[in-house]
Amino acid sequence: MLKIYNTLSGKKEPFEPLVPKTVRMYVCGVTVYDYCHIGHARSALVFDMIRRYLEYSGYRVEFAKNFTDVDDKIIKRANEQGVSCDQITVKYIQAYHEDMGRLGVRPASIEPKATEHMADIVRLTETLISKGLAYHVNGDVYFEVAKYSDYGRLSKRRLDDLQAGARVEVDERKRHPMDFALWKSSKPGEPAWDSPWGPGRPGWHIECSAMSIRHLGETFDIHGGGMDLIFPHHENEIAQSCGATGKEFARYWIHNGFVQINQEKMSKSLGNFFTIREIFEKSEWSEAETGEMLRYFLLATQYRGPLDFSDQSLKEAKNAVNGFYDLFARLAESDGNASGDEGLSQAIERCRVSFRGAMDDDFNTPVAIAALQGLRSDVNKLLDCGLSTEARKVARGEFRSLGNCLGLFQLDKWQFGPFVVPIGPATETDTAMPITVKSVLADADIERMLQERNEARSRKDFKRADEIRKSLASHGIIIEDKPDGTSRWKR
RNA sequence: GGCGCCGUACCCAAGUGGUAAGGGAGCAGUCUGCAAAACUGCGAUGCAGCGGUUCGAACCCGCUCGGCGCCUCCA
Repeated sequence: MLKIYNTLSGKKEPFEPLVPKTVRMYVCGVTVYDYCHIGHARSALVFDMIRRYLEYSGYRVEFAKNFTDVDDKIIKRANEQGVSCDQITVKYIQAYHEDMGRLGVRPASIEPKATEHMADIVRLTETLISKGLAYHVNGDVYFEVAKYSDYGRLSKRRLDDLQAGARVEVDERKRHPMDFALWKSSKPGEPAWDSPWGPGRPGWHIECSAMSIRHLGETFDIHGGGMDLIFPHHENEIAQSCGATGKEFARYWIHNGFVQINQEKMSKSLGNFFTIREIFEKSEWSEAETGEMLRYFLLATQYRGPLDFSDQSLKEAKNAVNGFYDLFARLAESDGNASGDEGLSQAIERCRVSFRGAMDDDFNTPVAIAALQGLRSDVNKLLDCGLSTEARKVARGEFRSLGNCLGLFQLDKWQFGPFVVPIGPATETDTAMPITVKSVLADADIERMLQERNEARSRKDFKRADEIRKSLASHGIIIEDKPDGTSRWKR
């Protein structure tokens, strides 16, 4: 039985979707005015993992993740660069897909944009006005917080408390300082849409209410995002949506913790962030390996806790993943022995039970990973006894199947060693397509050298054998000799 | 001022009342011509500190220390 920590109740609750076997989930995506950093990556990855595990558990998942493509920051960025807002949003939506794709984050089943839902937004705002929950002032429309008695139930705040520390509000047209904009009249030159209140654009919170209701219905199962969205964004979404429909909005609220640098929140304003593409560009490993390493790193901590980002942690994640692919390399070989076969199904069952137990307990990925590490250890031992080709396939398949929930262990080939930094001054083409020393050695060359080395070994010419080992090592190739006299190699 | 989070071995990280998972790194051993991988063993009498509740606490309560988040755009 899956249990999920619900921010709304502050407790872990048994998860039961409204419609059996179907989960409807909405996650707040990003405002598209810049490249994503690791914090965005964590959030995207956490909900990707949740989606994957729900699917593994037999649910059909209707997963909506929005792009905020109307916003002050977008307008500002467009003005700075002298381009249209569209040019900005198109560019960064594409960049989002590229970056997340490299991380193995699957696209959501629906990726709505605010600009494509203006009719829904206007209609929702009209409903709120007609119900007396919102008011119109000079082309702006505000939600009247005092009219929604449950305001603060998600973030556990009372309106009185909020006022105490709140910055002085300059806008005296508001009836309460915490009233927030549903619709903002546009200034000349800003993107604008027609409305009953004149040309304008939606406030930030209303789009998510409109789009989630449109695509998932008035009441749906899961709503998620980063911790920082709890207030005011999600609090306001609840007020708007429940106010308009009179029904419960999202039933389970899930929020992921921050990525930190030296114990501090990674954020644009602090300037202490690393973009996803920056990590890939600086990585000494291949794109596929870097993606998997990052994934492993980001899922090695439970999603609600803080996660400190550092080169060392990344390196440790890489080493940990290497261990799995070492095993997969052994599993891809064969010997005639099958004495370990009968222990395999038990080991797999043991792993499955603890993997599912962990994931069912509020998506405890670190414990789930520990279960996979247990299987890795068990299979290595069984391999020492001998496993049939069939059993090896079964074992590899299990890693693929469980690993798929985390987006791990799907690669056929894993390259180990670091890429060698290109020699000489970097050029445009160098950064786009790094030429590495190790890639100069073709597989066929390596095989040829290995064969020569093994011939040398068989005639006990270890001096020659070690020369070849050393030569390959200088290209980043590591040789492992097997008991049968042949060798495997890895980069 | 209000609401909330974090502090577990060299590092990462589970555990939230029954006597400290797992990984990485390190060290030792087995195996190996050497090496690598794998396997085996070693590693917190203690979970920031101090009190309290309890037969029993890392886990509950109180206080203290250190770090951080939200209350303004923020994953």
